[in-house]
Amino acid sequence: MARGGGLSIDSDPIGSFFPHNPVVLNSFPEDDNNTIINNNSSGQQKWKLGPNMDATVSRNRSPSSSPNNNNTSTSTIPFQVNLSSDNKRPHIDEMDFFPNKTDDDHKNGINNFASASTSAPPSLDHLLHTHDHSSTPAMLELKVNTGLNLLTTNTGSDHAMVDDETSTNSEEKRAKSEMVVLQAELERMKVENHRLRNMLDQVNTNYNALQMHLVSIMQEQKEEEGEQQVFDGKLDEEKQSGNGVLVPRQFMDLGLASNVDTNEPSHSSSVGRSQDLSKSPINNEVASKEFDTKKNGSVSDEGFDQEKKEFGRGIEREDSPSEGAAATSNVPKFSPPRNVDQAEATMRKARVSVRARSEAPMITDGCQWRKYGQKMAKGNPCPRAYYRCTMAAGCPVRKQVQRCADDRSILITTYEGNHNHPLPPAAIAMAQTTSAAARMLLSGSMSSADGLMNGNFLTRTLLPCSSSMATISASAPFPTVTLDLTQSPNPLQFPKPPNQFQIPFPGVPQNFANSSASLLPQIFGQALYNQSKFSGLQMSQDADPSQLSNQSQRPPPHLADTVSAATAAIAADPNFTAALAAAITSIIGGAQPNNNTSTNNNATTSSNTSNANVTTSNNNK
DNA sequence: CGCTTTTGACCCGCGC
DNA sequence: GCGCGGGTCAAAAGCG
Repeated sequence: MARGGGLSIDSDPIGSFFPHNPVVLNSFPEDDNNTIINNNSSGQQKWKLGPNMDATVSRNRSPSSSPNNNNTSTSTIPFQVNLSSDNKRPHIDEMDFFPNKTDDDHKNGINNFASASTSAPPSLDHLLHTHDHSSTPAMLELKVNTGLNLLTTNTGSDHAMVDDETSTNSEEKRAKSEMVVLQAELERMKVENHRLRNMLDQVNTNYNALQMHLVSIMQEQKEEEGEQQVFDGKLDEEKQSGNGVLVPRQFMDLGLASNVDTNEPSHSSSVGRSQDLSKSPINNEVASKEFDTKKNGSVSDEGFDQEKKEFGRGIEREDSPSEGAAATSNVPKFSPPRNVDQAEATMRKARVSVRARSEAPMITDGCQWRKYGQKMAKGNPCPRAYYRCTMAAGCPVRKQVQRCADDRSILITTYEGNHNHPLPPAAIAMAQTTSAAARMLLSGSMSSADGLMNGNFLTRTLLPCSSSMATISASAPFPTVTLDLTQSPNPLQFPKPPNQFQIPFPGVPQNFANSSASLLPQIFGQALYNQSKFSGLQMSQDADPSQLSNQSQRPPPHLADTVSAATAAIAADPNFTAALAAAITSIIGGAQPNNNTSTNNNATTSSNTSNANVTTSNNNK
């Protein structure tokens, strides 16, 4: 093959990222429904979709129930979706996981459910907000069908008794009554939506207040410890408890984990640390505590330097002076101990792998990526493509894209690192998901026992009914959280759909899965992120893009696990979950097939995500 | 002309 | 020490 020239795709089963050459979907001339056809010279990539899509759709359906039957059930999350849009199957370039649209998208007239709130990140608040705008045909269809089914039961017998001459009038009356019922239902849902939003706002307010309070306490305690350590250099935990501030192990681990962001100035000079203190006091708290506890006075940033060299050279240049200052600092309490470096290395290696069924060559995560390599990986006939984030110079985030060897319709995207720059709204959700997942994973990576515990914790809290899906993989070279969005719902495994966060989407066609599946990681990521940073409910705060950018750039204080149990309870709360389900229902119902094209040249996605599984593989070397 | 992709070469860690 | 595999680099070349 000729070298260079970005369109040589003959041997690229992954599907290279062709920003200006949208992938087109064609029919299926052969039986191998996973074959990727790269035989066109125009740079377009043709994928076989139909058999796979149909199989997936049918697999997601209850084998003994029609969509209407599903729709009559209120105990599941049945989505009566518009199946008539297959002819409008969008072109696929990337699988759009987080289809938050930018203003450009609005200007382009992109019709997307997420476009209702362009500046808001994906959150429950966002979803609920979108709900207000979701009086789309699909959603109405959902409601209409529900109403019909409800009414048909009663009116059917009535209809059988009336005379044929009066049937027309009867039907009209029935239609009117249905309309009234539907309108009432719509109003009721609006009120409920409003109520939920108000609840969210209130919880957000409470959370913010609590966060501020905790941060101030942490700072005060930090100062006190600093004074004490100068003299005796030792701090026992009873003293901390005496101050009414518990610093559990989770805090320590998460704080360390947050340093995966190579732009995090936690290894810089004391000045930088003091600046950082206001935003991430826990890290310093942890660092100083660990230092004091273990009396590890060694100052070794070499490992960290090496990590940053590997991750981003621009950052290395920027941080090197401050690191040098740190290395020669006379304030040992701020110097990261050796185990902190180990944690850094571990965190850097932490990965979040997203498995999704997608015909697109790459999922849309809102970031801009540049391919810098491609290799054939052992055991997989599909090459592995390496991308790095190009939204900011020196951004350490990289991702690998590879198709699953067993099922090439599954796209495996593995993220590594945290962004060191503000993220566009469309990228926040994925960044949150990956960073939070990595953080949570590594929060238990310090010990195998914790790893197992946290693996269960992750799934137990996030996916209350899916803990059985969480496995500890020994094959992964790095601690990896796998978000499996490909598996079909197992009715035996999920006996109580309304009470679980794992949400099957029966009968969601490919084009609708485009939007509905996109919601999953959105919600999933939001939940995961919120789990990680405690609130699970700070949606409106998240709705501020600038804050989100800051958050992504500098992870917030990890209040997460102090109240993780509470969060888990919230997540497991049927009411909360029902609210989520309602929001999702509205979104799914309101989702429109779209031909969206995001600002980073990402086109429509298509995924038959049916649920989200979490697999943690914690195989520290 | 600048950006991007391609792809062979290179580096590094690990196991034997 | 050697080979293997994963990951990265960077020159070459295409595209808009």
